[in-house]
Amino acid sequence: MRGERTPRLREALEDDIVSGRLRPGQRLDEVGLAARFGVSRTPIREALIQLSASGLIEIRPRRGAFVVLLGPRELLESFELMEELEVACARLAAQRMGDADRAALASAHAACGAALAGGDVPTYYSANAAFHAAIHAATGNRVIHGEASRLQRALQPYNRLQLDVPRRLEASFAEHEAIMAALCEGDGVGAAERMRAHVQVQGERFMALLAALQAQAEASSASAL
Amino acid sequence: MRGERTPRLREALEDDIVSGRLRPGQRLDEVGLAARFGVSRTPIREALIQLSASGLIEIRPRRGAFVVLLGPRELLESFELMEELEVACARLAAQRMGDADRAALASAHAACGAALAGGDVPTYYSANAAFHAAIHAATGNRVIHGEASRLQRALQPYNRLQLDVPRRLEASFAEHEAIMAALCEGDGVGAAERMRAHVQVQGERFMALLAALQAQAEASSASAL
DNA sequence: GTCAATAATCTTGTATGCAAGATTTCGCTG
DNA sequence: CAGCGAAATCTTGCATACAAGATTATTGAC
Repeated sequence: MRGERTPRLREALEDDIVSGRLRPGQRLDEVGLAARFGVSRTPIREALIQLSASGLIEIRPRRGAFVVLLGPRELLESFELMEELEVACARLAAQRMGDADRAALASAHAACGAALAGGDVPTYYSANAAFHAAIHAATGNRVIHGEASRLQRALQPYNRLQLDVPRRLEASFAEHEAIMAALCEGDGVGAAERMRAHVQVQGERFMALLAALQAQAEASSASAL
Repeated sequence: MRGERTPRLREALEDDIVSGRLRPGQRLDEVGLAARFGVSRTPIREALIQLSASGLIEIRPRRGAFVVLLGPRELLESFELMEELEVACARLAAQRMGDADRAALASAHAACGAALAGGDVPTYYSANAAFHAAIHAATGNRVIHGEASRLQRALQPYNRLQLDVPRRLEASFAEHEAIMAALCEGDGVGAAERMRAHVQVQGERFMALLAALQAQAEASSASAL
């Protein structure tokens, strides 16, 4: 039949992982996936290798492919890299963004505002992702944009774990507004500073949640002994 | 012996590309590689997919795999990302490096000095790479370390194109010394600033060389008409 | 009844075969 | 002789086959 099944498979599996239909830690069976998509194991394997390279799954030799379950350390380290990339993007975008970039950013910000007003948390998360993606794109640097997007996707499954702290979304939206203001003024240093504070809050909140979950898990496993 | 051929193939091909035995733009024939390594096309294909994901080769559908030949724009963008990663590594390393990291850094710096004293330019380049790798490792962040190393490898083939400007190596060595001093004092801001200046000089020199080569190529192709 | 060793089974890793798209070559026309 | 087109050839993309390591089940001993 017509070529190019592997990219389609890769996108479908990537979507399954990022959207959460496939849970972290879950095993991906080659023959099962082949049957599900109606293809042979070969393109499935090639798609899995690509997903492994982008960090969404891990292939253990002779054991199979597993949706990546980042440990606390790797999560912390990944968030730290994300922080550095976001800060760099903010600084570069402030120096270089054009009218189209400003319009796209304003549009994404407006979508965040609409989601916030409607109290729609899932929509806010995706609009938030679009806001940051708009900044990545506004750097005009496709390599940096690609890396930032890839890491954002790899961390996406963990974002959904975040608790909805009452006033956090409002604060996040206000921070976005301050970042956008600095960006549009061409204030690279200001945009970078505000971006770092913004993502650090997210990261710290996330790690606190993680620590709580871990303590809970340890307590339950200890009580099970 | 039976299992795990793909990783070995990937490493061999990666070494061929990074070392320059395979030139940018060159096509990689699956059957030829299979014959050369004494395996079938299957593990070759899987190794090529992995190399494609790490940015060393590009796979064009139905056309084959080619050693990546970055254009001026992509090179500039990649150097810009490298700059941001190096700066972030310097700042983080200054805050966190331990005695072992300091020793490794000093050792790499000494190797640079020895290569410089001996006038051995290729050795200086590899010692320089080790110096920067020591800083990446000293961040204590494996994710960032991995990304920085990957990008460094992807850009390695282009470093060898650099001209040997008379006093550049001495200046580079002096900059390393200043960076190392800031790192050992725990001066994150100073280390970051010096690192940015250091890699910017390299990047600018490289782009100037690239522009010269490009002008030369256009002139020769124009004269050929 | 539990543990361990071994056999049965399952899954991955690699090889091979085949079809479709890309490339090259050869022939035809102007 | 140059330019265009079609057929032959080559290469990739996918399917299938098979072997070796991993997992599970079974059986035997204590």
